[in-house]
Amino acid sequence: MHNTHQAIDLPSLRKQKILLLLERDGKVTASELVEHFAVSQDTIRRDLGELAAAGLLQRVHGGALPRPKDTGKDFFTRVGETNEVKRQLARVAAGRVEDGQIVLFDSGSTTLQIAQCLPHAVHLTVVTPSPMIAIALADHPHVKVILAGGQLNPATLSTGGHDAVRLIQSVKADLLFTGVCALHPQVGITSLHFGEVAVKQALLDSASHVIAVTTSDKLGAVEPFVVAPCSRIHTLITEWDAPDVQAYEQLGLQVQRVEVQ
Amino acid sequence: MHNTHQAIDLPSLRKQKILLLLERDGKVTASELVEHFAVSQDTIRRDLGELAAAGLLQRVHGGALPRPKDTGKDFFTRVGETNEVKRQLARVAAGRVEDGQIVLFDSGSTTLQIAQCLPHAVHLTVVTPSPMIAIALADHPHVKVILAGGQLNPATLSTGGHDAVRLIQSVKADLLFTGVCALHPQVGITSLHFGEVAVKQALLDSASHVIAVTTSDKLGAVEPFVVAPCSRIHTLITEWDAPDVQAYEQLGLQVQRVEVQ
DNA sequence: ATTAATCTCGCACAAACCCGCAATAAAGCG
DNA sequence: CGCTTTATTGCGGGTTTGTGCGAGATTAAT
Repeated sequence: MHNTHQAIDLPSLRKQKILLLLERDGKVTASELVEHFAVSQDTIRRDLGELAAAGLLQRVHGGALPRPKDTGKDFFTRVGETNEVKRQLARVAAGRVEDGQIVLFDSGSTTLQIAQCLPHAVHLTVVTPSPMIAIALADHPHVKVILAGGQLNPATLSTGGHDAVRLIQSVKADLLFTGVCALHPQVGITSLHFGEVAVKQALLDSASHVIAVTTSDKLGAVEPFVVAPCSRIHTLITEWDAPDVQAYEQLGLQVQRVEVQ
Repeated sequence: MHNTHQAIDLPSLRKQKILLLLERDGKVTASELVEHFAVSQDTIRRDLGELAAAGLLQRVHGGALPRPKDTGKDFFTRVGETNEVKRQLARVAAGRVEDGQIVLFDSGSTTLQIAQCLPHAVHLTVVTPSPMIAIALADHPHVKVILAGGQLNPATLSTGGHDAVRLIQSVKADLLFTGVCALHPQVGITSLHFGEVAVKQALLDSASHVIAVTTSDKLGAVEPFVVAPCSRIHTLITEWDAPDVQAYEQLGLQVQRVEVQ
């Protein structure tokens, strides 16, 4: 289908679409936009200029490039305590999703970061017990959010109980993102909260691929309640300087170490 | 059949149709509306201006775009945006709860305010389809929060669907707080979103006492989808200068008007 | 260095906008 | 019934915004 010569009568809508094209393709050229919207070069240049002035993109000769800081103004700036390390890991993890997948999100600050790093172009169905993540993804244009119900655990901000487990069990997901708070080669995944265990186990059971994301300080730690052995994790995304990585690789995990700037 | 040049006499009806057109097409232009309704440009401009002032759409040069989804708005900054009137009403409503009760909270900015005004001393069990309210009450020392699961409606930030309805139906609550967005003596409670209707009806069915809280501008308004007749509301808390209060009292509602200073 | 594409700047025109005013009609009231 | 009040609408101003055009400067590539 030909999108060229598409009639746009609202200037602000045109600018909005320019941003969408930029997000989809990673770059836009002025001449390409001129043909696409059937307007003069000056109009496109003015649009790009204003968008750049608003800080929504970076202007370059011949077109524009995305502004990498884009997703930074999202919700929960009060959770801005999250350091740059977690953010980097989350960005890498978010790149693992593929269009059309059904994805589980465990609760946690790390997984919340992943949700906020999801590309705006991808179409997903997300199932999560975390109201935080549900809200964070509510404005995503192409993500359908399904929230597991049940009693809310104030400490973890995650729902639990029989209802939540049953809903998660009724899902056959392609992917699970979990941010383990303690991972030990022999003991496995452990948690500080007993109420979380059942939900986490249900999440692990319902996903055909499990991605755990964690900072290196959580590796080798042990908490009171055991969730599952390490072998249930397929991919572990962690920092470059993570210790004892071989122990996990020998258990069959694919370990991806991320270079933090 | 030709829709063009159709005669529209009720201004409010025309504004409703503008909203429907906007929802259908994702945009409306002023000139297009002028032709569609056969009125002058000024009339359309006034309509769009009032709709924008009411927050129902975003006004742009040449027409209007759908209300920008609450992107970038932090959870707590949004709370700060609510005016003092709503806060006063919420404070009054929050005083209605009694220790040990099971309370339902509908979704909405007004009910969120009520949740935040709850006295810290009271012991409650709260059931709600709104993740926002769930999070807001998570740090309350004596409130047990149960969140209804299901698909999240991005516009209302409320879960819906069969799961949510079933969980709500399984509760026998003492109290329901609902912030109606449109209440009309004859038409009853109406909503802008079809997906909300089933959940709202389930909430009404599960509570033995219903308290509706609304600013006076919502009284007399009508939205496309009917939820229930006014008689389902037991107590209506609204502003002092609310119009047509007798109409609601004659229907058996207890109306509490709050003096806003 | 030369060429072509792109950018900047000023200008003109049309469309859209804002404001105040008057005409019309519906609703309220003595 | 007649009057006022209010709401809605259309019209004429003057203003702002968006757009396209052309001249000259700048940039990137041959």
